[in-house]
Amino acid sequence: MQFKELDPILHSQLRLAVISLLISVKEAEFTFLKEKTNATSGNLSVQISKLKEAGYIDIIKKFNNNYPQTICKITPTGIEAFENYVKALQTYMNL
Amino acid sequence: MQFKELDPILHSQLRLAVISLLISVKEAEFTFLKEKTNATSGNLSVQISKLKEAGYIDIIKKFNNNYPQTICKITPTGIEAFENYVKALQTYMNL
DNA sequence: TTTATTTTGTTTATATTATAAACTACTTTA
DNA sequence: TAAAGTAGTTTATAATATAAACAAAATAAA
Repeated sequence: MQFKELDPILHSQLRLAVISLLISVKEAEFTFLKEKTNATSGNLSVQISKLKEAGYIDIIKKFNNNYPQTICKITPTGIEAFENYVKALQTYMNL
Repeated sequence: MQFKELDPILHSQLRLAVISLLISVKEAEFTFLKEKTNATSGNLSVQISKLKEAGYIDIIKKFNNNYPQTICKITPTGIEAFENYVKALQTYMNL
């Protein structure tokens, strides 16, 4: 058996949690992600930017009740990357 | 569902690969680990030291045919940590 | 026999990453 | 209108991973 490379974009606790959430809900607000992951705003902001740069999520900025609102959606690329990451991880798991 | 913390000692591709190997073989030489993981010697040396510091493996240094030989063995603590890491990971996997 | 090469690593330096602290900009409430 | 809250971003720092350089002995080659 050979170990597969672990995508460094996803091999990060917070980014993995974000992608995991977005896989199940398809669309989520910044504040929702922040609550679910217990991340700080700064850390979450940085990590979703990296996910966007990688093309794994789209970020849509709106206003809602006069407040800025950041919405995240997973892309097909993101879904594929997550699936590959899970497969790669399994090579380490001795199942 | 809540995401579990990922043990930072194991949330590293190389250290995870080493532990994964040691779970199945119980004992392995430095050179064996190096080949199986495709790591550089320097990186492997650093990472097994960290695993030792964490109490996850024992490192035994001998001589074999006049050459130094470094042997790694997983400890019960290491086995437990690996099992917990796998369980924690599963909270991210949407199975 | 002395120079080069190989083996088996360690140590140190650098580049990358994650994270927290500080800041921005605007809104609501007192 | 001053204070506190919302929703983030930017910047600085700490931690990590990795590679490059080094070491020390063994063997092979000239």
